[in-house]
Amino acid sequence: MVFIKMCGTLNIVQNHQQQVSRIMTIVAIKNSPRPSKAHRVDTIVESARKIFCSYGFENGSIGNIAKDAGIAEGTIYSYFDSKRTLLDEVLRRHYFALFNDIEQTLPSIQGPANRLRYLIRRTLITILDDRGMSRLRSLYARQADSERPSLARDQNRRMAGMMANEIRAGIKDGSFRSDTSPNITCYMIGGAIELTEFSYVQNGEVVNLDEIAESIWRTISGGISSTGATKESLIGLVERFEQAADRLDPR
Amino acid sequence: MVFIKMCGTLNIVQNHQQQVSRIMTIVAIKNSPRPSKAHRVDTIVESARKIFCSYGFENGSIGNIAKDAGIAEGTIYSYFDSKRTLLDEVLRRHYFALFNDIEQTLPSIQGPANRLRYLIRRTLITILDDRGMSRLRSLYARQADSERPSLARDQNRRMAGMMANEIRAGIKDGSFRSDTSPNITCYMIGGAIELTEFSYVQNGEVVNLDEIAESIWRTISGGISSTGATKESLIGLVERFEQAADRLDPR
DNA sequence: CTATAAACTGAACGCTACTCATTAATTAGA
DNA sequence: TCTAATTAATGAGTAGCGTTCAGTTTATAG
Repeated sequence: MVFIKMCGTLNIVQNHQQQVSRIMTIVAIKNSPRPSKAHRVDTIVESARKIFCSYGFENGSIGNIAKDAGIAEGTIYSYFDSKRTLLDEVLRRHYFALFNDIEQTLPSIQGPANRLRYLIRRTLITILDDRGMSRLRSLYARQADSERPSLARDQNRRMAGMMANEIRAGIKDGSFRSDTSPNITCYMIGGAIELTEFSYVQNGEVVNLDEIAESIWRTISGGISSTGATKESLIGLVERFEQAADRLDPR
Repeated sequence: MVFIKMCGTLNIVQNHQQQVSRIMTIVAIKNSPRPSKAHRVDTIVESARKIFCSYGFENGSIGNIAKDAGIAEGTIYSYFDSKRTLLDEVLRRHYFALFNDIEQTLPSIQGPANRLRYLIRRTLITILDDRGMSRLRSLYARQADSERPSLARDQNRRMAGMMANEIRAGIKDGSFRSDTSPNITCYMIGGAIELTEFSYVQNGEVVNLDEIAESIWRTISGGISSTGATKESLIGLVERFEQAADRLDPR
């Protein structure tokens, strides 16, 4: 109470004079008694992230989040409709970076195949980067209620949309087989990534990113690529060819 | 109270005399005041299934389940440790049929490829058969606490184990490429099935079972099969070459 | 028929998401 | 600069739910 009043004074000082030292100003802004709406939301979301990651969604209480953020429980409800929408915002912010990064990087990569490979790798990187957040996503993002469509659904759609684009592009330019189903192929890639995530979340075992990404790609590629013959099989064919040639010309 | 006492009487009658009509006996057994443990568990699980499917796991209360089963809330807790373990049992019973059916049918199918195809189809059938149950599984089966490992983990492992067996068998008998990763391939098949399930749960749109099963299989097969379409055309060419060689040198 | 064990009950408990009347801080107008 | 009106924050209170347990009822054994 007293502290807040003091800060209020500092804030006025900062507004009316420029002689105030820079540190003083920062302190004043940081401890402002009524931080801007955006800053308050940031505080709440950050506290929610901490609490949810530490205790899980169900065991992490609004009370704990409010205490961590240094505000009253009721305040949270003037910014978020429910505990669930707060979780959604935590997850949305975390995956916002992923989607943005992808959408900026993708155009600079040449060819649908390479872009697909990038999508797989980039998503896995985000997952393996933060196990706590992956845990939240993998366990709770799917749930929704009538008012609020599930976040997972939106995120899946967005990712699937980007993958499907590449697959269709690949079919068009001839690098993928024309009987490939973009939809199912997305499900296979996305599903493999999700199960890798779930396994990582559950077991926590160290996962070899490159190995998994390459394995997913190799399987998909061999399946949808129109140039599917392996080196070994071609070697076998050439050997048969050479044997036939030997019969014609036994030397 | 009165009703139960009456039934108790009927029960005694049934125990001491054989003249009681068959229908009478059945009624007596059915309404017995203290049904067998197994029967009581069945009642509880069935009520839980109904309530959870109607209201979802979070909104379906133990109170409602008890009311539906015609017993007190406390009774449920003498059979189940918690609401979660009750959900687990509901799900376990539903998927018990699937796993049993698979394990009995699988040996009668010839070849790893056909067995894999069957696994995909059979799982999809169970999913599309009961949307309510799929909803429960897809949204809540993953969650676990320290005491109770998640059901999804066990089920995933079991299914993945069966798939991996077939893939390894296929690699051994030469029908699948030797550089196939059984693990990742399982993730791709299982993940595609899970995302199909989630999409079905969310959108409820009619799903073409055969189309999806075939699409998954075609993509995987083209990827891990050592007899790809492109290679087949090469084999054809070499065979023509060998035939030409035979004509030149008929031995 | 009695004593013991087992099953069942539902009121009570503790916890938590969420609300709302009240209070504090800010802004707008004169 | 002071006041009125508006906006933000508070936290005690509410409702609902999972879970417990002392007491009761029913079954069983001797």
